[in-house]
Amino acid sequence: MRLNGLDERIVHALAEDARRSYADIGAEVGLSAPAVKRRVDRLRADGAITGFTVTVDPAAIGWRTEGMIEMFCRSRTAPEDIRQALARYPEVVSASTVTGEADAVVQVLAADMRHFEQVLERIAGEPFVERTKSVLVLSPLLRRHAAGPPG
Amino acid sequence: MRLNGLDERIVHALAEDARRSYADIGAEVGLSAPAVKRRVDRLRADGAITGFTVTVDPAAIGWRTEGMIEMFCRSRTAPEDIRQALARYPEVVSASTVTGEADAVVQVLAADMRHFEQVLERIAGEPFVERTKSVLVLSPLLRRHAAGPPG
DNA sequence: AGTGAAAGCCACACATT
DNA sequence: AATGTGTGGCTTTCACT
Repeated sequence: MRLNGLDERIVHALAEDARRSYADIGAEVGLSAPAVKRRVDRLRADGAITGFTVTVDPAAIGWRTEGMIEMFCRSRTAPEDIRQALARYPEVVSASTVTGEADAVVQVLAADMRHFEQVLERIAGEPFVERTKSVLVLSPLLRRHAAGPPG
Repeated sequence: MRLNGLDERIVHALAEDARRSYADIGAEVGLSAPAVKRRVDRLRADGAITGFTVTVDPAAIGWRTEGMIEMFCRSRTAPEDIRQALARYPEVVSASTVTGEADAVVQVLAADMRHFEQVLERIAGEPFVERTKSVLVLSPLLRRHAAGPPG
């Protein structure tokens, strides 16, 4: 499916503040409130919009250590097995199977180094994991939004 | 700062659906609507909540190719320079400076391989970039939410 | 943190182009 | 097919307890 200009502007307005009123957005894009709502409903029904969420600053709640773990798995490990295992970690923010040497890349958010290390060790201890390689995030430069499969 | 149990439950409710009414959330956590709003306002003021956004399924709008680009920069390149350069790319979802060999890791979302390649070439052509190394995402396994600096 | 009132917003039906 | 108008009902917001 394809978004037209109006849909894009509505999504953009919601991306900046998902709690803005439809009337408010309508005033910006030149539509009435019901018209905006209808388009949002359609975008949700079509799967273009997957939901509305709050964005939390991890640092503000004491989660100050971020890192990425590359996972090297046993051959013939199913992506679904990896997903199920990682879904149990609240510290895992995102995970994807990738091309290249590693099988998957996992983004982890932890309170501190000690916490990060614990998560790393637990992930490294998963039965299908052969070895891991991890890097720490020094400073997050940009962070935008897009959602694939529900977490 | 630290969230107490009530705040956590409110944030959790908003994380699932940021457009839920305060009355609805209040019924779930055992608070009146104004009480919920007051807590949310305080969390925003404290910086724990950075905003409310819509989550978009890139695949549904025709962006089907995702990848990560490791950037190797010239020495003494400031993180802020990297941030400013990358902020101009709508295809850049997130970017961080990291420990290890690479200086920064950039997550990119593109329509297709051709588009991804164009972005890669443009990023590789930035004056402070010496070389890049990229991996493609095969399948996104998990995607949760947290926001650091505004994009 | 709760209550009550006023303002504003949402969601639906129906009419319009 | 998509948008605008109008109305009832709910939500938000504010002052006060």
